[in-house]
Amino acid sequence: MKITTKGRYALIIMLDLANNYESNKYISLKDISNKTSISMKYLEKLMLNLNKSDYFVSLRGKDGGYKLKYPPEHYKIGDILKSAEENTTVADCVSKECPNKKNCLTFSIWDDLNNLINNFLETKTLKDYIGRN
Amino acid sequence: MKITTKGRYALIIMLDLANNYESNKYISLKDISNKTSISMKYLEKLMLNLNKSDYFVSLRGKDGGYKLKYPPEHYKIGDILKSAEENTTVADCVSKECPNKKNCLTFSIWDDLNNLINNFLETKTLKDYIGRN
DNA sequence: TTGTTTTCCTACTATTTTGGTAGTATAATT
DNA sequence: AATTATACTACCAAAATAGTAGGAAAACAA
Repeated sequence: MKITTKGRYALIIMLDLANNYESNKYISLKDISNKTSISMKYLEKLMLNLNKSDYFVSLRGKDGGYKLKYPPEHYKIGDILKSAEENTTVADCVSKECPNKKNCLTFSIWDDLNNLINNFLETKTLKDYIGRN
Repeated sequence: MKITTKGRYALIIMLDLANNYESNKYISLKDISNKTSISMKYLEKLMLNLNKSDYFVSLRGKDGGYKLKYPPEHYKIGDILKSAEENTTVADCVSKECPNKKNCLTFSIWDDLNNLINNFLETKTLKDYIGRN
């Protein structure tokens, strides 16, 4: 039960942009790569997924980069993880159709746990974690 | 972010035994395999991991099998998952030593989420899910 | 108009994790 | 001795994850 680096890195990117939201400047991946020592190429790839979700305003060329399109409170942690990763539910059986749902001894466990996690991910936004750590 | 079949199956086994705790009978893997259509061989393998945690009394030969060594309330969901899977924390950075912990933008997110999940897994036991579903 | 910077996009590859099988040994019962 | 079931080791296949390579296109500066 783990968040993959894809999700973790995505949130690092998003939080970095959130921390710079007030400045209204573009932040380049080169910058983020230097700060985090995640390779440029990998950051680009992650960006590609996130960009599909209409998260950023981007600019190419010198002093270009990315900035958040909306204020930090607009971005739910859960939505970001969904954009970056694929698996958003704890156990597949909760999200997918499972013919055995009614008889499965453990369904309620995953359902309870999944609700707990979803509640966290749906209520917390980038704003809640700006300037922390 | 997902529980793997290893963990899910392990809990199915444990809950099956918990549901039969009062009867004091031995339940064979053959039985469980028939009910769940998980292969015998795979069940054996899972059992091997769980057995290390001193969970069962076992008996070989006819009418043999496994039964819980302790009453169902003794088994925390989290402990069972730890025995079956490897990854118990949401993000490695929370459990392992990470040189960047203090500066990581996202550490608090994983720490919060991890605490939430751990609280669930540490307080719920097999007893809470006996007879459900 | 040429060079530099940076995003955008596609394709590929290596590594790790997961899921599962095979085969054999050992113990208990009939 | 035969049968039933656990105990244990080793292996393999498939899927997911992590990361790289190589350009194309846009913005800007000299």
